Amino acid sequence: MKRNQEETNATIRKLLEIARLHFTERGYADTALEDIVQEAQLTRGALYHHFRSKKGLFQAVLESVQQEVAEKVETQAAKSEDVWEQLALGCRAFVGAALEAQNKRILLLDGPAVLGWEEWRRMDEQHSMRLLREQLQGMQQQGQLKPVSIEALTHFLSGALNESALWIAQMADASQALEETAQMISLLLEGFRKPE
Amino acid sequence: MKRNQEETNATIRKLLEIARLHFTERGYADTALEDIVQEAQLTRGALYHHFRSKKGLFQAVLESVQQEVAEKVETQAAKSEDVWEQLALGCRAFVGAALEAQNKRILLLDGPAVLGWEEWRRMDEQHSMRLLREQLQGMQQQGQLKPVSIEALTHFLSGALNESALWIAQMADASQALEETAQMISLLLEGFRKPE
DNA sequence: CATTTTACATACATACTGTATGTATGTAAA
DNA sequence: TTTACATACATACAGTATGTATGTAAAATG
Repeated sequence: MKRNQEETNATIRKLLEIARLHFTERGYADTALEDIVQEAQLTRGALYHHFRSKKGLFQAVLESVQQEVAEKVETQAAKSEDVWEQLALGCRAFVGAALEAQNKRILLLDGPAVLGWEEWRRMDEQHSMRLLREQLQGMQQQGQLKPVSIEALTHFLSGALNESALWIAQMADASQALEETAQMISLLLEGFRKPE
Repeated sequence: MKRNQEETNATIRKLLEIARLHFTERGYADTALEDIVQEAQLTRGALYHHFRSKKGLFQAVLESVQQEVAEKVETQAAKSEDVWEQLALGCRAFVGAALEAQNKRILLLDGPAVLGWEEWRRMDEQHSMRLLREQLQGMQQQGQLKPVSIEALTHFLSGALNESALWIAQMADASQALEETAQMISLLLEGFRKPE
């Protein structure tokens, strides 16, 4: 029973949406494809028609989550003209976005484990990490950053932000933890600021 | 056929040893318990007698890996008297240990995903992270560190080191990447050093 | 209008975890 | 020395999950 283009897209979107909920709430390993398709009033045949495998489905979900987060980071960072403030705003936005809607599980825990670090990193590269690297590169070109390996610093900061997000997420007073982290990041960045 | 204490311990050690190899090489999800026990010339009954579940086995393996790494970090850090140098040495030792023997997969990828972040963090707490926190606390008490949340800084640094280790691990020239990171960490720590 | 393609459903093969049960052996107390 | 029980496994099986092969109805295509 062939559907038209719009119906097909709706099917895919529905599967992605429901899958995202299951992955966030139960995690990748404890999510059964059967449950997803039942909720979507479909069968596993439909799912396997649109996605190569369980991993393929997860990867598609991860991609959309990453896109969402990256957009928020970019929007927030753009609110300032000062490169240092942009960086701080971006970091803060990233941590905030990773927290909300419990994106952290897909983004930071199952992501690397399910797809493998290389694949996960490749995807992250095209979203949040790209923004971070470009920002740092720009700052160094403008002579505002001490001479340090941009690659090393990008990974270092990225990892720090990821773990910070996970830490903040489970703190009773998350907003205070976020404040402490933001303040600390400002202090840290001072170490890299090139004196005029 | 009851064995004596020593034989029993040997069985457990053998299972742990083989399991560790499988987890490092194939990852948690792609490791079949059946393969492990066959290699140990046992059956799954034996494994389930000594370990509660697949997760239980993994947790036991993770614990031993963490212990190994923590010992190396402690040994290295103790080689200096200066607290700042201790910190730098410790960071470097951690990254090095996470790399070698491909510990990274158990330690940093499957660890958090399989056991959940809270449980993983609780375990890490008692090993590498404890060292890091104590070091930072000591430094702050000695007035060598700017007034910043130790908790926030500990998590931030820990995450940064973890991601750096994963990054370095897959670089063609790992030793150079390690150098760049070490150099960057020194620079970064400057930002936190309290002026005399 | 005939044919092909698409979007699914259905049925089944395969694989793996976990559990229930059986059994031989060691140990401690009666 | 017998008895009672715990321990260390083996064996068999149940349950559940992914993935694959095949069937089918309807839209698209020529």
